[in-house]
Amino acid sequence: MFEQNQIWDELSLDEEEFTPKQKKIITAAVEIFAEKGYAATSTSEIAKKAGVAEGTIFRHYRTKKELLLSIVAPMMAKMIAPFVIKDINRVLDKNYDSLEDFLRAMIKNREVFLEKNIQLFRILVQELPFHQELQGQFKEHIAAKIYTRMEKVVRHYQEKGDIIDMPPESVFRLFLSTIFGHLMARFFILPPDQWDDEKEMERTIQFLVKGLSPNE
Amino acid sequence: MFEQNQIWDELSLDEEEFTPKQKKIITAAVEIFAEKGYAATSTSEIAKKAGVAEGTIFRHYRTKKELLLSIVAPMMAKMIAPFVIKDINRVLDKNYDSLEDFLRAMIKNREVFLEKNIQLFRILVQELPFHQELQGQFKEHIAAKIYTRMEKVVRHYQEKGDIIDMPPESVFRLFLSTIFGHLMARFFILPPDQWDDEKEMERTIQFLVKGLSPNE
Amino acid sequence: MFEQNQIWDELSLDEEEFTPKQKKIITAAVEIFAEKGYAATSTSEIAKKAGVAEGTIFRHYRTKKELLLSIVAPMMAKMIAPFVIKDINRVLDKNYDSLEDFLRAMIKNREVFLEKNIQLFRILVQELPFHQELQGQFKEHIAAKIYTRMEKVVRHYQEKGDIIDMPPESVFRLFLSTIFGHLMARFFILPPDQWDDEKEMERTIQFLVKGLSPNE
Amino acid sequence: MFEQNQIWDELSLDEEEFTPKQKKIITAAVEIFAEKGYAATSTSEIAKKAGVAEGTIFRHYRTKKELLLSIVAPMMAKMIAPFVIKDINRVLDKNYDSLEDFLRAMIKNREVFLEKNIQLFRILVQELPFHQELQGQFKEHIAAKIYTRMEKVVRHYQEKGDIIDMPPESVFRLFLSTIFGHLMARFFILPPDQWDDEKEMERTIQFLVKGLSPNE
DNA sequence: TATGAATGAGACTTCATTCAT
DNA sequence: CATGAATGAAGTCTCATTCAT
Repeated sequence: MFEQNQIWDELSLDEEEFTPKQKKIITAAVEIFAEKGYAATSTSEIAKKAGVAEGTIFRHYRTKKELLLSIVAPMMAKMIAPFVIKDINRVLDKNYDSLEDFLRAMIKNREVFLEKNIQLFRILVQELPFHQELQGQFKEHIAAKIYTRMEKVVRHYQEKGDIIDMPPESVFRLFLSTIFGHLMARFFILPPDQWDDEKEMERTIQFLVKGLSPNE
Repeated sequence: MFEQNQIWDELSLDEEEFTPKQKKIITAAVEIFAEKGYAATSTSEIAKKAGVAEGTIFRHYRTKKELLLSIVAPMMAKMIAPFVIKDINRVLDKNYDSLEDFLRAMIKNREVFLEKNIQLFRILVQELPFHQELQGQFKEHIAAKIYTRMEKVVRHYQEKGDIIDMPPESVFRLFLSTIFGHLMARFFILPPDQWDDEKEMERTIQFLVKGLSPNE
Repeated sequence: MFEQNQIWDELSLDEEEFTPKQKKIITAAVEIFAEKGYAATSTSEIAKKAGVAEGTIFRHYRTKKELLLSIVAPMMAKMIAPFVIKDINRVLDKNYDSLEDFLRAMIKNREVFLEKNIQLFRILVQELPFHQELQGQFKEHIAAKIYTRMEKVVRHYQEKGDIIDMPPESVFRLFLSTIFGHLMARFFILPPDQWDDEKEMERTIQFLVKGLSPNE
Repeated sequence: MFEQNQIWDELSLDEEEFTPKQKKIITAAVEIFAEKGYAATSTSEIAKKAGVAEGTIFRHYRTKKELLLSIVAPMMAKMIAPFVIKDINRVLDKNYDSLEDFLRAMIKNREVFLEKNIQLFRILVQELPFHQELQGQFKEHIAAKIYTRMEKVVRHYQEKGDIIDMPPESVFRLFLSTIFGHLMARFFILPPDQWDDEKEMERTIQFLVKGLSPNE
């Protein structure tokens, strides 16, 4: 259903061209980084799995770290994509009449995204604590940009009376925790046969809707 | 307020004795593992920070990995402590009349625990994806034991009508996500001056109580 | 008379190619292993003597032991060479009419061989007791193959009436002891000026011929 | 039949006293040295097998090498014992009328000796090539002393007409090779069930007697 | 562009030896 | 006498990176 090489959808910033060798390198690196972590992965291992000479890696990436960044950075860009919709206000007005619909759309969208990029996501989450560069990019791209957009959304639904009167950052935090927990359970923790996605998604949404609803 | 060496409360399984050098090794290791991750930490760095010869580390721990495990394993034991309360039923009956009170007590308790063990907790969370041994211990100790206890609690409050009728594991998941998100925000993400603990805790509790409450 | 680098005649199994650095590594290793023994030789010492970086050794040989085996194993193959003569029967019929001639040819041949390979031989003899892999190879290649051939020879001369009627393995043992002792004295024990090779060889041969001759 | 701790017969130079710990150290060292070789044996391994603390070894022996020497040196003294018989001339005249009887007695005697000291003998043979001190002692004690005595014996039997007219050192060499080969086969090479000691001994003796006999 | 041999710093680990107890 | 924690030099081996081909 999802083709193997759709990593490229996420990694290529649309302009860049990759040689076949380079693609093999990235594919191999993503796989091993995800499994063993950046620090525990050797370039020779990547080269072997990619079927290229060790030197070839360094022809494309000056250092091992540059390889990591070249993998993770575009991932971040893609993560914020759905929030960068030009006119999010209009979107809100028209498309998602209710908070519930909005949440459902949002979660489904990110699930699809993650399904295509579990390994990349793993790497991001696992390496974030160890690399300042990543943290910087993360704060700048993800945290700041997403938060800015989400604040609008939150206020929108607060004005509509769907969300309790509470600082938007707290709403955001509770919202993020719930979504993140949902996705972790789905992708990393629970075996697929113990996870009924439709039902769990509804539970998550109801939990959020009720948890954030105004008192009374 | 919190003494430096209370790591020992957690690590020593009450019986073991540590030589002074050994304590210095563990203290140093905890600090660097937490900061840079296990794989990126060298034993020579640990030795230097601990002020001992590198060989001394290997007199106490046969391998670097054994050092890691000796640090993380007891941590897990301590994490489940509050759930191993002998008579959790009675506790529920008497002490925590309302779900709200129970949640408040639980969160506060884990906050205090984490405040004393942020570094250890960091190491656990960061290394869990990379070490099968840890995953095994984690599943066995934390997941299984905590879940068993929590299921009772959930059913208790479901019978009381405080929690919606939903599979206990889903309640548990939503509950964990929220708590985990709360603690992450508190300890790792938000700068202390942007965090009003009293208020955020209340928000988290209200969110949980409402989110899990029965419909209508 | 014998060039330095004829080790290659023995080591290379005719197909393999060695880089110049690899040759230097082997040359150095042979020298030091022979002098100090495998266990007492450090890879850094080999690297220094070979004029290469220590890492280079491990690019060609995964472990120090692999280096040892790569040195000793081909040596064994060469040791059995003269016994693998296709048609040893015809050789016996035609070339070596008398046991004496056969012995003389054999000893001389092995002397020449050893003269070219004293160091390799030393290593083999010195390390054999300590390495199961070597013992295995030794039994398989040397012991079994040589013995099989020699048994024919022994029976041949027994039928001719030159060797006493005795189990071939006992003849073989006495024969080997004498040759081995001869070679040890010649190469390892006695200083060259105390050793008149022509005369000693004749003594050894006469000793063998008479010692193995039928009674009466 | 032979008690375990008869090493002491050989090691103690009759005067020395050994504490129980010291005995355990030596017993352990002998065992491991024989199996793995001196260089590949660690003092910690010895200590563990001996059931003493590592420091204890160095209380008795300043260095690891001193331990080795203290084990091997007395062994050499014992090896020459039968040759130091005060009045070897008289022995020759009376006890051993024939060369054959002399050889039989000698071989049997050394067999008994070796049977009690295989491990010590192994260590001696294995370590001799690597330690100058041992070589020095060996030349001085064994080679020189034994040879001096044996020369007398050889000349005695040459005068009697039992041994061919040949430089005594050559006789000695052939004699030693044969005996050494016999003992090696018996103790290190052949499995006991393939070795009929009585018969092999006779074969060895006949081989020697005939091999060394005068022509015609 | 791609290779892979070579590097040398540094990783983890072992070891003989010392010394306070 | 005996211990065993401590040492630091040295051991084997890995690694990211370079460079001639």
